[in-house]
Amino acid sequence: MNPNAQVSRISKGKRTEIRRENERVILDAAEKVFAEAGYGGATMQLIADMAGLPKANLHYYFPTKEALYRQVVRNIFEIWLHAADTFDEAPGPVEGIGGYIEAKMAISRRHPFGSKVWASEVMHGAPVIQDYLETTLREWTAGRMAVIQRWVDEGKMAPVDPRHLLYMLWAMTQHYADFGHQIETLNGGRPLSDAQWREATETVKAVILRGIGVV
Amino acid sequence: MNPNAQVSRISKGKRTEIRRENERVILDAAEKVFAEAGYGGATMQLIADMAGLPKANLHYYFPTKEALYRQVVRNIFEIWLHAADTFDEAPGPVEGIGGYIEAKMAISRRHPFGSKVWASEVMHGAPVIQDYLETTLREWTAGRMAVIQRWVDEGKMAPVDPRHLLYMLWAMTQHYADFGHQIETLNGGRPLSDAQWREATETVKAVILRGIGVV
DNA sequence: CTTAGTCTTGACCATACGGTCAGGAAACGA
DNA sequence: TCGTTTCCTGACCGTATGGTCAAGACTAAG
Repeated sequence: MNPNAQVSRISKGKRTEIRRENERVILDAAEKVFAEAGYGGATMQLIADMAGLPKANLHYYFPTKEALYRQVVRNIFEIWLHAADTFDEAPGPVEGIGGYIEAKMAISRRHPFGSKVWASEVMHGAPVIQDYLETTLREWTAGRMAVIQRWVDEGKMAPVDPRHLLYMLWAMTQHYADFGHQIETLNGGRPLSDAQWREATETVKAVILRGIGVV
Repeated sequence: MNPNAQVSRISKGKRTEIRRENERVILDAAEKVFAEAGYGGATMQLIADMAGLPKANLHYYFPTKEALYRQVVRNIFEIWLHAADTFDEAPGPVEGIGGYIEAKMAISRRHPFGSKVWASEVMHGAPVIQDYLETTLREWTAGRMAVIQRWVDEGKMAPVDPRHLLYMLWAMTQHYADFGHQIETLNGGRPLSDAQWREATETVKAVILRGIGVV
């Protein structure tokens, strides 16, 4: 193999590659630090250390702490939204809601920091993403509520208030990320194993699906 | 009436009364500020302003910010624990779990700030109350799990994993406090009315009780 | 009234934080 | 090769924060 061969990844020049990579490293570090210390408790120095970059370099890519934070929150919001594709294509509540629970539990496991940042943001009154709550999230919620209501009207599930059912789904699935430390402590200080995650997901699915009158 | 009569409230001297009252005012203000800004984002000056006292006076009653925070978290933990008295005296899951849901929903409505402080503390790795998690909470959890398991063994409810059922209960009820801002935004910017709180509580109860095979 | 103990508070201090900047290094295009 | 743009970073700055302190005001007991 030719050692001078171009790297396999498509790179539009080293400049853009460096920028992309550094922004990614910074965002990853920021997500973790914001999650663990909160917005007020997080410092640019901490994020810089975790990213392995000098602090001034962070300000080169993100002008202010708030701008960096905004980007972190936006990224999480995107993941959140795309998690519910299962909802739309499902023929009924068993596949739709069951699949949604599985998807959100998977996200809680894979992106616990993001979930915590989101929770913090909302708990503090959503100073950064209030507009998103009032537009995108509101529309998204209305759409899923309509789907659930249609299932109810078609007799496919018990007549459960769609809004509060959605809140219950959010609460339970995100709990495993946001309160992961508590769950871990109650698990003898060890993170949940693969089997325990499956058990958690199955329990939530079983109780909810039975609770809305399917299965 | 004698204008010089002793005030009705039992007061062991004005000194103790002043101390008690000031500590209460400070703790109330601190709970709110810690909930809204997080530990790192909260400042002693903010708490002082909200309490209507000079900052130096706060340090007279609570030596450090961390000591004040500790006391706030401890107070919430106490409320948390006593919420489950319904659990022990109940003859079965309908009264036990149904009553627990009602009690925790009531707490979420009455103490939203406390719930948020607790959530923040746990999300940040429980730096202050880790010992409580490992002792008191662990024992408490084991006790309730035993009760639920007994109900399962007696055939009073479906065979649901007690641990994850408890997590589900915590998640759903606390969600209404911790994510109250999001719920309020999705409610047209208005807080939930009495009727809406009742509706939320009833929906949660209905889904869970049906979900564990009672009713 | 006197004295001792408790409460109050403005002024102050050391530190840590977010953010700036100038100047050098590296990549790029011609 | 050379000029231009992008990237990098140590040193620096103004501000805000947690915490201290000393001096005074108030309460209580003898």
